Amino acid sequence: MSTQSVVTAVRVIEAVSESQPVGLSDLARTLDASKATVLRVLNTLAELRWVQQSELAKLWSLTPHAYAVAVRSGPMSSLRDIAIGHMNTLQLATTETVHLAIPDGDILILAERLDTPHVLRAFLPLGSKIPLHASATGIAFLAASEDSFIAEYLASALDSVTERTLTDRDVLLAEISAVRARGYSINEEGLSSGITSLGAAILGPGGDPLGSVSVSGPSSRIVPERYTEYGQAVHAAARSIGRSAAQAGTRL
Amino acid sequence: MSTQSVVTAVRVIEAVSESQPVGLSDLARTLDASKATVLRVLNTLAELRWVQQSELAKLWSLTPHAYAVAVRSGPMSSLRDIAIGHMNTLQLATTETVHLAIPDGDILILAERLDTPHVLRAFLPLGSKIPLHASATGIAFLAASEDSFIAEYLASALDSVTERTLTDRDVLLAEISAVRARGYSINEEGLSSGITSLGAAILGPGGDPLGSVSVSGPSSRIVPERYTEYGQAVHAAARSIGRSAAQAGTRL
DNA sequence: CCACATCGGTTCGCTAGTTGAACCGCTGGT
DNA sequence: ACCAGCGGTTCAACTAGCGAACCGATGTGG
Repeated sequence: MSTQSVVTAVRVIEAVSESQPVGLSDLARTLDASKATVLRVLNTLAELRWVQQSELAKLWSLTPHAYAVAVRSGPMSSLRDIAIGHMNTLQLATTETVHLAIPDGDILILAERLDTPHVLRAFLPLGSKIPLHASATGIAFLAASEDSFIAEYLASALDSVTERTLTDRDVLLAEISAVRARGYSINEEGLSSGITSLGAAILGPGGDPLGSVSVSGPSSRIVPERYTEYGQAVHAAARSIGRSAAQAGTRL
Repeated sequence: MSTQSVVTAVRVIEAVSESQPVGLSDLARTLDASKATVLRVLNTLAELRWVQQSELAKLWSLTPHAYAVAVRSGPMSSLRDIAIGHMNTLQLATTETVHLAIPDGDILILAERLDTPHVLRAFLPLGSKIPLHASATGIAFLAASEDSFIAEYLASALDSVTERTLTDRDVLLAEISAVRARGYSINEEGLSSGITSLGAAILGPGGDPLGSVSVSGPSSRIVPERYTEYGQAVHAAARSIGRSAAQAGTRL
């Protein structure tokens, strides 16, 4: 409707972000805008230190400055700062990769990750968008949400990410009940083949989910015999984070 | 010079980022712009999912979506993904907080942090801007830089952060020589009182510094008797990261 | 209990910022 | 030697952004 040069600017930023070092003509094509427009925006963003151009190839990318600005994103930074200590404890206890995911609309965004020294490990870049029905964090988040939210989410398309993603609404609802009884979710290779995860939601003061934590690793190490132990560890970590957040008086 | 609505948009984003949940009039005042302008930009950014308004207080903040876009910032994400495993090893070896900092102009930006389970620990939020002369990471970075860069940096003002920050150019130059001989830097309470850090630069294929890693903790635990051990561990970690980065073919 | 200050948000006429087609010189592939 | 693609520039047409003035709601001190 309006302020369309702002729209252009943000679209440029997002387009640059998606295909990291990228050329001018490429950008103009994906944005369906004239090169002049895109270049002018890029130059302005460069002056503001949001993008930079490699001298050799003349390709554009985002700067660390852009990261520094956006990393303070409201709910994220506070919850992440609180969660990190507890995640570390969880990581030491399980020796597997620990993830913290935070909601953004009807997806989760990977906000923090603690890696393991194992050669074989789960890998997902920070900032990844994670569908609610395809991950341990997502299912744990759903299970902690109100029924109206779940119903609304189930009304949208449930795409498969792997061949083992839960896409059947009834199966998913049954799993949600199980998670509510158990306290943690289990996702066997529904997000990446070969990776099994256990997740639990972090609850705010009102019982509303603020995000979730999970433990992930190759299915060869995260075997059913360990589900109870790891699941309880994840659940305990999520509870500790929730308690710390309440003390810190986190606001949404 | 031009495209000033883009400038306004970015300034709004940065202003929101700085004072997290913030009201309209506040923003207009700090930006020295009319409320109408600021509101129009905010509404546009809200449509693009970069900002959101809390329903109760009508205060604005950045969304996780903004984080997800900017976290892929070129040099950062690739180097961070490579570094994390090595940082974890370093953290297990020292049991202290491990930092990864990446250059942005003449400062460093804190790109990643691994916390410790210790109650007493170093704390710096992600995205913090770190002056080169006031931190272990920064001095290590300077020591690995070309002399022309160092001279240029020394020409600017060296502000004190704490009362123990090195602000004397000669002392700093002497320290840089020491770091070059030693392989790692030592910073005793120059960035935060009570915190001592040891740092080392990560070198690219051409010997140019890509960033630095450091180990930080309370001066009561990081005592001179441990400098050699921790320093060598940091140096080794930085070398490993540099080697992995070269293999991965990281581009600036 | 009433002014008064300040909040978030809206209106509207003027003007300046934004736009894209056409163009430039350069480089790499055939 | 050619041509297609690149990054970047120009300029006149015009549309989109600007801010002073204004609105009702909220709340606060006398």
